[in-house]
Amino acid sequence: MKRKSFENAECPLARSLEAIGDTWSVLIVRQAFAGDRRFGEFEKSLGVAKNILTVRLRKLVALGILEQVPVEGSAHHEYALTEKGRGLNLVLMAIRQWGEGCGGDTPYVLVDKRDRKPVKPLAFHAHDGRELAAEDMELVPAEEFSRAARRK
Amino acid sequence: MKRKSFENAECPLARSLEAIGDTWSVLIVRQAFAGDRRFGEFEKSLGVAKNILTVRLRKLVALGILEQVPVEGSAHHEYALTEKGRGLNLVLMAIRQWGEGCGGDTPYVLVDKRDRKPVKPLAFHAHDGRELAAEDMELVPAEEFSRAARRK
DNA sequence: GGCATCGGTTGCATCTTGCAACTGAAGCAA
DNA sequence: TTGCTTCAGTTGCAAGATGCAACCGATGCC
Repeated sequence: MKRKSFENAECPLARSLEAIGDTWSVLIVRQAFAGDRRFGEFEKSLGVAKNILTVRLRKLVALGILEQVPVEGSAHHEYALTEKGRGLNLVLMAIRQWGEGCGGDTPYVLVDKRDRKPVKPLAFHAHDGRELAAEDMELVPAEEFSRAARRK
Repeated sequence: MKRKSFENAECPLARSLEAIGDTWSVLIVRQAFAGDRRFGEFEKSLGVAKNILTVRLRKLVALGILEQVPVEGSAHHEYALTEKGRGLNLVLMAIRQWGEGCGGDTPYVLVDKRDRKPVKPLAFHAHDGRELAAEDMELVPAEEFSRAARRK
């Protein structure tokens, strides 16, 4: 049977999974951040089958995560991250951070380009800057929140 | 052919995708955060087929993201997030935040339980607290970083 | 022109996914 | 106790997804 689709789910998480709930798509985006731009580069760096890569690249382009850009002086084109695609950096890093947290080695460190010092681990912060744990937060429906905000 | 496995990949991102590079697994974890604990609860809230759910739950338990806990006074058991599983909160929220950023409505708001104010969006921060954009950071091999750190 | 490379397409074989039907163990009501 | 229902799966099947290898046409390059 056809795989279930969540592109019209009300939950933004489920909708996003339509785009990145697929291993190859995530790895393609990772490689795009790493500098890959050509079909052949993705193929070689990921070891992915050409047909799969074709389908994934098209999907990522259709979703506005990658875009095809013509290469001057060549009939071939390249794939570049869009603004939306670059927004996935945070997601990728969050996953990486989680993966490092649970055992395994830490082969890479994310550093500040300016002073070469490691970047702070991702964490939630309240409006006043306090760091928040998962138990300190709650996901509330938007309309309920705006009602509460109006009441005060 | 069998799906390619990345459980032994050197990249923590790729390894993590082995666990969460699957739509149902992510949604199951989401529901676990939302309070689902029983097989039937996950089935109903997600509309997932029983056989798929069985396999996913077993995988998540094997990976140490969920654990089966016996229910006193009953022969049935429940599934609960482990410490490792709760660590996925940040990842899920990062994905949600990205999904909200790119069009679509924003049905939920993450609020601080203490003062009911919305939590700041996730972002990277340098060691001194400055907020960092993706372009301000770089992923460097750990040994190269420690070499650079030693040099200074 | 001749040959290699790039960027795919096509054809299988095998896995995975989804639905539905079935099962066996609890739980419960009369 | 019997019968009915719910829970938590298991099994069988149809169809879609994935992976490999072979093929192909349009560049690129000597």
